[in-house]
Amino acid sequence: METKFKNVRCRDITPSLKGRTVLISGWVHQIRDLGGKKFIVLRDGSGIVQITVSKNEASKEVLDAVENTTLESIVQIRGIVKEDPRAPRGVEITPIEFRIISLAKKPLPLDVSGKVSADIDTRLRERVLDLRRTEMMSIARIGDKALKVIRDVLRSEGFIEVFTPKIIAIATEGGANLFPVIYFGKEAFLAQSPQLYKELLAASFERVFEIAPAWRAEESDTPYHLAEFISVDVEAAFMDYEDVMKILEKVIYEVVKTIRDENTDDLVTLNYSLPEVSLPLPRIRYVDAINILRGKGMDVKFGDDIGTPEQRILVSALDTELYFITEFPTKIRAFYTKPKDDDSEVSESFDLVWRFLELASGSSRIYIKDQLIEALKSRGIDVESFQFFIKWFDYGMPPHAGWGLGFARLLMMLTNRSSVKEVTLFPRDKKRFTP
RNA sequence: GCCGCGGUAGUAUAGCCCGGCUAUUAUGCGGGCCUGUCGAGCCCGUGACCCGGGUUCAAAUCCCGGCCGCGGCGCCA
Repeated sequence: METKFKNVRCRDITPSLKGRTVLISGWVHQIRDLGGKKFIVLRDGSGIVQITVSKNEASKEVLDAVENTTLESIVQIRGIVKEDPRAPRGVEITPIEFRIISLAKKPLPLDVSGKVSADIDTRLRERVLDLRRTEMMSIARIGDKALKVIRDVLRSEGFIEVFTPKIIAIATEGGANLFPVIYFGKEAFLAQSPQLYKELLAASFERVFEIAPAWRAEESDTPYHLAEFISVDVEAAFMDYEDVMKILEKVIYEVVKTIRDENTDDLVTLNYSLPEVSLPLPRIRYVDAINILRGKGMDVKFGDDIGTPEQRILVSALDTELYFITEFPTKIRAFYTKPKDDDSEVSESFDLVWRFLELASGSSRIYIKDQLIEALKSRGIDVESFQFFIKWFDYGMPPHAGWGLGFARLLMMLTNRSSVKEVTLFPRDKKRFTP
C-alpha cells in the first residue's frame, strides 16, 4: 500500500522498475564508505535494498544527510531505480532526496547487522534492536505462517476459534502456582489454562480452538518454560484421544510441510532444514517407553514422569524426530483425564514429543459427573470450588477430548533455536518482565 | 530450589590454571586514504577487568561473601 512515507518496499525493488522514481523509507542497515562512493543498505519489513551515492553526482543536501546518518536511523529516500549487475540483486537506488526522519544514537547497544553475536541476556535486554536482526524477522515470519496453517487446518476440520476468560476464580489444574490479581476487591487469578472453559464450549459448539496466552507462576527456570506463553488449545466433543491425536498430527504435518515449501528463504537465513514428517507419527505406549528406557539402563518405573533427559534417550532409540507417548498412568495426569475403561490405572492420554521436547499433551476427558468428582477427591482437590464446572455435567456433557500445544515450543523446533525465550518476542520468565 | 560454569570496552572475546612491564582481537565509534562495495579494504586513534572484603611488595589472575547471567536438573497440562 502506498503511504506518504513510501510507495514501494525494499523487496519489491527489482530491475523491472529501472528508471522509475520511487519513495522508500526504512532503517539504515549498513553503511559502506568507499570515499568517492557510498553504499547505504536500507532495510524495511520486507527486506533490504542498496542505495548508491556518488560524491560527484549527488546534491550537497543528499551528501550531507548521508554523511550524518547513523546505523538504524530512519531515513526516507526519493530516488531513481537503476539496474546494475554490480549491485546486490542487480538493482539499486540513486537518491534525489535523502531525509533523516529519526536519527539513531550511537553506538548501538547491539549489532543489528549480525557481524558480532550477542548473549541471549543482552539480546533480551536490547530486544527491540535484536528483533530487527534478519534471523528474528525470519522467526517471526515462520511463526506467523505456523499460526495461519494451524487455523486453516482446524477450521477445515470444523473447529471454530473462541476466547475463554483470562481472569478466573480458581485454578484449573490443581497444584500449579497462579498469578493473583485483584478483581473489584476480590481475589482472582490469571488463567493458567483454558481447560475447563474449552470443555464447556465443546459441550455447546462441539469443536473449538483457542490461541491465547496462559500464565504460570512456576519455579520452572529452563529454556522451555515461560511465565506467560501462547497456548494452542483444541477441544472436541464426540472424539476420544486417538481422534484428537489425528487432528494434532495433521496440524503438525501441514505446518512443517507449508513452512518447508513457502518459507525457504527464512530457513536459509536460519541455516536450518526442517525434517520431513510422514504420517501417522509413531505411537509409543507409556509402558513400552518405560521398557525402552530400562533397556537403555535408565532407572525408571511405572508412575515416574518421562522428562527431558528420558525423552532425549527415547528419541535416539526411535529413529524419528516426532512421536507420541500414549496411555500415561492416570495418577500422573490432570484430574479431568479419562482413565481407560478396561484399566483405570492407565489413561486415555498422550504427549507429542519433538526430539527431546514435549510440544503438546492431551487426552480424552471424563464426561461422567460421578467419575469427575471421584477424580478430584482422589487428588485431594476441593470438589466444592469446582461446582461452577461440575454443574454442567448434569445437562448433557458429551464424550470429548482435546489437547494443548505450546506455541513457542513448536516455533523453537521449527526454527532450530535452543530456547522458547529466543522465539518469544518479549518473553516473560521468572527473572524478566521488562522490556 | 539444587548442581555446574561464567561476569574483561557499546557488543563479542583473549589473558586467569602458573599474580608482575603499555590487558588481546574483532566489531562499533572518531579521524585519514580509496569511485563498485556487498562481513569492503588499509592506516591512526578511542574505549573495559561486576561489587565488597581478604592474601601479597604487587591481584583481571589466588581466597571469601554478595549480586547478576547461562546451562543441567527439580518443579511444572
